[in-house]
Amino acid sequence: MKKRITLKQIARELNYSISTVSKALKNSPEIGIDAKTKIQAYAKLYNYKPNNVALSLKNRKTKTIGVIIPEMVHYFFAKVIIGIEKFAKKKGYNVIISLSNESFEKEVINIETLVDGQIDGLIISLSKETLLKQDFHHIHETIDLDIPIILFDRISSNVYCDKVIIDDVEGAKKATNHLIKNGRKSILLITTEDYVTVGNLRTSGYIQSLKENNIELDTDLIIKVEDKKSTEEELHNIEERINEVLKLKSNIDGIFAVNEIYAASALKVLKKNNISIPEEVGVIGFTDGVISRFSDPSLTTVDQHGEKIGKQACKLLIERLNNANDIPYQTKIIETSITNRQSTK
Amino acid sequence: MKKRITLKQIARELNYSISTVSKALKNSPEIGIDAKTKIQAYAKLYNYKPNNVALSLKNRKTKTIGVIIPEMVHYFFAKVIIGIEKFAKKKGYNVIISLSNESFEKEVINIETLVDGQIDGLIISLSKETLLKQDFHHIHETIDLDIPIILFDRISSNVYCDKVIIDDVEGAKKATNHLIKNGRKSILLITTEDYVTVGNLRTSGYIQSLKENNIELDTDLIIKVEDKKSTEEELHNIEERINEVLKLKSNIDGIFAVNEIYAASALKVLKKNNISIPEEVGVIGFTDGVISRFSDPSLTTVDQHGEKIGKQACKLLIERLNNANDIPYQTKIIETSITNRQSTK
DNA sequence: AAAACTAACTATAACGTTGTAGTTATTTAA
DNA sequence: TTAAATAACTACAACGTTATAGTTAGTTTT
Repeated sequence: MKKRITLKQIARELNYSISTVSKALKNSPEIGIDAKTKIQAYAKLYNYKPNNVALSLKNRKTKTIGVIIPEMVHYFFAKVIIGIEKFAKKKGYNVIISLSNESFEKEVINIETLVDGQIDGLIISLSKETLLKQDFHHIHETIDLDIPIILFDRISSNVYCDKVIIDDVEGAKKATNHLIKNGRKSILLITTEDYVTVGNLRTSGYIQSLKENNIELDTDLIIKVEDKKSTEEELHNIEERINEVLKLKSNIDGIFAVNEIYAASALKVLKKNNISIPEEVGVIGFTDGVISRFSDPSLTTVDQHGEKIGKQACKLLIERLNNANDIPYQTKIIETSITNRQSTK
Repeated sequence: MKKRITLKQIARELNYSISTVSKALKNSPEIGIDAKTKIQAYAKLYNYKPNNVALSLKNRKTKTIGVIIPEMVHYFFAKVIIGIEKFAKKKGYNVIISLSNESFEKEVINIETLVDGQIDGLIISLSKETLLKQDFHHIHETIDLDIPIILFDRISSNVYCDKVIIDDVEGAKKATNHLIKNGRKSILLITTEDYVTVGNLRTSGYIQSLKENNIELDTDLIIKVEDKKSTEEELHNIEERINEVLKLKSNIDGIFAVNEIYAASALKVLKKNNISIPEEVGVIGFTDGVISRFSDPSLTTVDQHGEKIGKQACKLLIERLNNANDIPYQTKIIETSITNRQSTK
C-alpha cells in the first residue's frame, strides 16, 4: 500500500535537496526556519521514519544484540532473556534470539549467521556439546572480529571474555547447609556428569558443605546423570537410579538435586515409596522454575535470579560496545538465594 | 582486530574493479577464468562474506522475521518459537523475538520498532490487553505498509490477515468427551473470563460436548477466572474458588481446566481434600507443558502441538513474502490431540 | 565599492552491494 | 581488410542516510 516515505521523496516533493531535508529533520541550525517548519510538518504528516538498515550501513552498527541459548523450554533461560530484553530495549537495542539446541554445530552456524552483519554483540550460554568438546574456536574468531561476546551460566575458563555467572559452589553450599540445618545428615546428591560445568561446581559445593559441617562424604550418595535431552525414557532412567540408591541407603533423610527436573523426579520416587516429604526426607532443587512451584509438595529451590543475570549480561555488553577500548574482561557473579517451600521445613 | 573484508578491499588488492570482484564471486560467465580463480582464492583466504546490511538495503528485504509473543515463560509459546525458528532457518530467514508482556502498549511499541526496517514480516500472538481493548490499529497499519502479519493462537476475527489456530472448540470437546467416556457425569470447568478468545471457545466446546452427550449444563459447575498474571496470590485465589465449588457440589467427578496452571491448581485442591485422582475425580488440562508432565499425578492434556503451529505460521509468512501478489487470507487449523496420563483413566 | 562575512542552502562522498550499460582489445565473419 | 561479434573487463547508479565541503545571494564592514 503506502510504502515508507524517504528523504528523497520529501526532497523532491518540497523542492529542497536531500541534505536540507535531512538537516531540517535533525533541527540543524544551518537550515532556515521556513524550510524547517515546512519539512518537519510534511515529514510528520507522512509519518517519516528513518530507514534503520540504511543507518546500520552508514554507522556500521546495527543496534541489535544476538542471544544464543541452548534451549528455550527452560524457565531459567526464559528468565534470562526477559532480563536481556528489558535492559536492551531501554538502551535502544533490539534482541535476536537463536537456539543452539545443545548442539555444537548449530551453535557455530548460529554465530556465523548472526555475525554476518546482523548484530553488534552477542550474549551466549554454551551448549552442552561445546562444553564437552572444549572447542571454542568459533567464540574466539568472533571476538577477533571485534564483536564482543558475553558468556553466561554455561561458561568456560578457556574462553577469554566477559562473563556472568552465579556462584554455583556457593549456591550448592547454601542448599546443602539448608538441609543440614534442617537436621539432615545423610544427603543424596543428584547431579550431572562432571563435564557439565555447573553440575561439576554444584557437586563441589555439596562436598564443601559436608566437610564444613563435619559430615563424612559417602560417594554412594552421589548420583551422576548423563545429562542428555530429557525424554520420557531418560526421565524414567533417572527415577530408576534414584530408587535403587534409596533402597540401598535407607537412612537417606535429604536430597539435593542440581536442577528442578531431577528434584521433581526425586519427589516422584519418594512418593511412590510412601516416604513423607519433608518429614522423612527433605528435598531441595536448583533453579526456581514452574516445575518447582507446581510440584506437590512444592519444591524449595536455589533461585538463580535469571532476570538479573540477563540484565547484567546485557549491561556488560552494551558497556563494551560503547567503549571500543580495552577494559579488562570482567566476570560478574550474581548471588543466589533459597526460596523456601514445602519440600523442606 | 581483523575487521571484515569487503569487495572494495579485494578489488584494490588484486587490481580489479569492484564489479569484477563481485561478479567473479558470483561465478558470472562475464569474468575470465584467471580473474575468477585469483579472486575466489583471495576471498576464501580472507574469509570474505557479503555484508548483509548492505544487501538488505539493496534488496529492500532483511530476510528476518519478527515474532511477538505475550510472554516467554510459557511452554506453548516456547514450542511455537522452536517451530518458527526451525522452519525460518531452513528457508534462510532469521528470527527476532519480542515480548509484549501482555501489554497493549508494549505490543504497539514492539511492532513499531521491528517494522522500522528490521523485518520483512511478523508473526504475532496478541496480548490479553489488546484482545480486551479490541484495538487493532497497529496491526492494520503494519499490513498497510505491506508488511505481512500472521496471527496465531490469540487472534481476532476483526483483523484481516493470515492466521494459524487450533480448533479450541473441538479440542475442548475432545477433552470433555474424554472425561465422559471415562464415565464422568458432573464435570467442573475451570476457564477464563469470556474476553480471552481461547477461554471463550473452550468454554463452548465444553458446553457442546455436554449437549451432545445429553448432560444438562449446570452453570454452577463453571468457574471463570479473571486471567491476570499468575502471581502466588492469584493462584491461591483460584484454589480457593475451586475448593468452594468442590464443597458445594460434592458429586463432581471430573474437572476440565482450560490451561495447565488451572489444572495443576485443581490437582492441589483435590489432594488437599483427600479426593483420589483419577478414581474419584478425573482431571484433564489444556496445553501439554512441563507442569502437566511433572505434576503428581501427571496430567492428561489436550496437546496443542505448538511446534506445528509455529512451523505453519512461518510457512504462511514466507509464502506471502514470496508472493507480493494477493493470495486471499488463509486460516490454518492445527489438530489437537489428547495426551493420556495418570489424571484420567 | 570592494573585501569580508554570514545565512541558507546544495553537491558529493561514503557505508557495501549488484545489475545495467558501457568500454576496450581481440577474434571472427564476409 | 573492414565490419561485426565476442571476451573480459570497468563505470555508474541505486538502495537511504549523514557529514563534510562547497556554493550562492545577500549583508556588513571599512
